[in-house]
Amino acid sequence: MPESELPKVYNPADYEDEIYARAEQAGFFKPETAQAARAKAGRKKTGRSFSMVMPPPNATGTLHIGHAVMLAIQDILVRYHRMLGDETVWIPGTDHAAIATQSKVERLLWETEKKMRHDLGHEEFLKRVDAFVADSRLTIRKQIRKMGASCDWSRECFTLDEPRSLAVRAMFKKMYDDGLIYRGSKIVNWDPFLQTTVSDDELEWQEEKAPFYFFKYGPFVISTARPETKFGDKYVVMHPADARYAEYQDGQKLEVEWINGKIIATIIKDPAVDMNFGTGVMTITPWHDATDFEIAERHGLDKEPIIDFDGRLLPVAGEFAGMKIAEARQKIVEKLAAKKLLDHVDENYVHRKAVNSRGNGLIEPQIKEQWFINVNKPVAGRGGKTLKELMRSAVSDGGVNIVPERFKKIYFHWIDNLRDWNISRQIWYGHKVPIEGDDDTLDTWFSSGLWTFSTLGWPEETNDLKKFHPTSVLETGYDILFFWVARMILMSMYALGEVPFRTVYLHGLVRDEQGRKMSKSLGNVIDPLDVIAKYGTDAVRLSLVIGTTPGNDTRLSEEKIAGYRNFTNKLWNIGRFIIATINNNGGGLGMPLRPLGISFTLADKWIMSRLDEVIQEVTGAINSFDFSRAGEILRDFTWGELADWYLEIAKIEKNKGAILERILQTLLKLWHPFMPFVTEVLWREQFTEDENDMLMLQEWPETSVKKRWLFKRFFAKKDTVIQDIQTVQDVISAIRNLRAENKIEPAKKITVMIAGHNKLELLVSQAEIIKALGRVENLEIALTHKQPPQSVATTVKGMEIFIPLVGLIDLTIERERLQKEIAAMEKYIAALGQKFAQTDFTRRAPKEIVEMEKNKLSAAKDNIEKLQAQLNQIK
RNA sequence: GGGCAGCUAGCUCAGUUGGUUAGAGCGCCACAUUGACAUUGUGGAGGUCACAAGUUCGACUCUUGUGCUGCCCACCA
Repeated sequence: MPESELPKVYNPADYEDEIYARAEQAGFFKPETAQAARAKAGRKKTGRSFSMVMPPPNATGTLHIGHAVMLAIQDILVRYHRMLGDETVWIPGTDHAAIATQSKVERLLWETEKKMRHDLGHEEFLKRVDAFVADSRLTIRKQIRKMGASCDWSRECFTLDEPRSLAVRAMFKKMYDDGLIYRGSKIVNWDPFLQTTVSDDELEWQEEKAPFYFFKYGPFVISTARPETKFGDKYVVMHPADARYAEYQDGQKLEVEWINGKIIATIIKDPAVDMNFGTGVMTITPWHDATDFEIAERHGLDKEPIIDFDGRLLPVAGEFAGMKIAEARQKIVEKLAAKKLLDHVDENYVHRKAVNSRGNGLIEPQIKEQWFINVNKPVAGRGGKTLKELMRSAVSDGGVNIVPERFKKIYFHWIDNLRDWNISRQIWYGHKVPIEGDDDTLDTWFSSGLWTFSTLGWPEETNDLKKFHPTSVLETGYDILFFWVARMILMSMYALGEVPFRTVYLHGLVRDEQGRKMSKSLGNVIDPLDVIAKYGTDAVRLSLVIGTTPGNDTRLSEEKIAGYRNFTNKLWNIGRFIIATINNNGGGLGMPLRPLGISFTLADKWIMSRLDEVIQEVTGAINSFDFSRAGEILRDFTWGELADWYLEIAKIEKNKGAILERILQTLLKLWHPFMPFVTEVLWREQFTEDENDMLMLQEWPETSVKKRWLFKRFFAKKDTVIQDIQTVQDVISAIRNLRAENKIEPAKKITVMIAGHNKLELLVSQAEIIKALGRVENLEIALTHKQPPQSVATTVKGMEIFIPLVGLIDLTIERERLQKEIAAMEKYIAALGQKFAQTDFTRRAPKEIVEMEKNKLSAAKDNIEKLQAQLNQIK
């Protein structure tokens, strides 16, 4: 017997890098080369294309486990479609992530050199950022490779590289020319810390308990959590329908005593005021509050800045001018209290403050001249639809399918609330606004919004763009739906008049085993590289895919990864065993499955039928984006059916080389998208002699039902075959159970007598298997058997099984066991009896159901009789 | 304030149109080690399917309500 050279334990580190490098160097991740290699080998081609862009990780450092999830899922799709014969491309890249990257480099600069970016100056600072980014990208590339991602590196992109910059400039110009981009002074979210504006979506709202002050303002009492903004408050607003203030007229003026003396206040009536909140009266600060800004716009009111862009009070604050907000607040309250204008304070008030999600700066709304994209202006050449309407129709018309579907609703709701998009930033790192004399940079999402087509060469009309756009699937986390997915739809619908992708698949967040977010401060972070080093890439991928559902968060523990490491090793050993068996059978490549004279056993027919079903189910599951189910089906088949049963049977029924070869080939292909490394190693070991061919280029398995000769041989009586093998398995389990319950040592040789009744023929034909797997020395199968006096017994599907154990039975144990079985059976019969007691059941339920239940009942009754008889034997 | 998701074995989760004695993995208990694999095998214990009402011959599954848990959205000064 030729000894396999494969070691007993699979060690991923021995193969992974080498396998990946081989595929990459051969160009197999490129659609052109892969297609050519497949064509040369005469493999199938669908004529379709399959394309994906990789969501570009931020160039801020390293990948986390969330990136690993997306890479695993995307690689499954890509490898599957490549094997199907689609012209498949997956474009990798990184995102310059303007704000995130700049603030990271600023922090490093401060930590290492105690310098601010202004100390370096514009040019030098950007050099530092570029160096940092270049370094990050090297790390990221390495990590993506470690995950086994079969992306086309020859097409790698960066949101800030030259071709993408060209696309950004072209898009800006196009939108500017179409009047969609305009410059305007509007209220924006200002981060005084990072000294830049940020978009609405980048705000994070944090709850905070803060004192809520009620001040006397002329005849009114107004309330605020921000006294420091109140200097310029010369408008007092109430709801037009508020009966309490009916005596006051819109536009009426009155003199009130305020922080720095008397001012003239104007009454404004506006429905934006909530009558049930506070006193129903408020003063407004249009320069520093979005709602107030809108009221002021409606009524044409004056707007005046109170706080500057560094967060200090302006001269309007009089004696408080120059103070920081936090410092001024308390002093202003004290002054108002001294002037007897403080009515009362609510110390338990909870409100929400806006912080910049990138960098945590406290947001100060300001009016500032900025660049905006108008989402409500009809677009020429797009049927007069607005950008909002274009975004909506992309999804509502079915052009873009979202998995899971419930996110459609969330998406629409977001569009409904969408305001003009502020695209200019005051940070240094990023695409410069392509307008002479303007120093602002563009929101990073402006460039990533172009990602599906800027990566394919737009604005040039490239072949890639024609062939691969719209892309097939966009796989990403649901947390990025608005930031990115929506903006890609906007850009693509506008610029190309087509959707950017056909399907959006949204995965959930990876949390720790207690459901907490992973964070460095909690110390619960699982680093993909660490666990890959420990358990192998294949195991990590499986643990991130199986047991997860789209749109839902998942919990990951190291134990789970270890579990899939075990499975990887199981598959490895299945492969070793089958390879050894094939070679022992004198087999090699493509052993014939239909030599004359070979007859196939029940087990053969069963495993081939099941394999065929598995092909169908797995393919179906992947096509419907149910990767978890696909993986589970494969795992259960591989471990629970193939390894636990068929391979054990194969040790008894010899000469299975041809079937085993076929099974292993199919199994490796099916598993390959999920675990690219271990499958590739096994494939190379047995199935290819060509150094330049790989499993990843093989054809995806198809169901064999259509092949006539296979059908006749294996599948013709599939249902019966599957039922029969189940019966045999039940008998074996029952024997094992009897042995275990009665503490019969596994090594002990026993005699087993089976009263087969209507299963007699089946049992006789499978006697060798029952003997071997049940560890039976002497098997006596007959139509009926009288129970031997000193024996243990049980029943299975109407058959009776006896194990004579002269002098060895512990009657107490055996009695208890039988009584337990009888009790369970009685309960079952009672439950069934209930059904029939309700006369409506037999009348209303479908006939086949009633028939089924009747059969169950009679089988159960038969069963209990036999058990009872067995019990009586030993009483 | 509006919306969405989850609640099934100690833990992590399956359960596709209502009819299975409700399943898997991990963990736990017992037993087994020269024959592919101890990263293994065999057997076992373990569940009022969050709660309540309703529809139905029949509900883990459908409807309504309640309770927790989490997330998203919203201009409450």
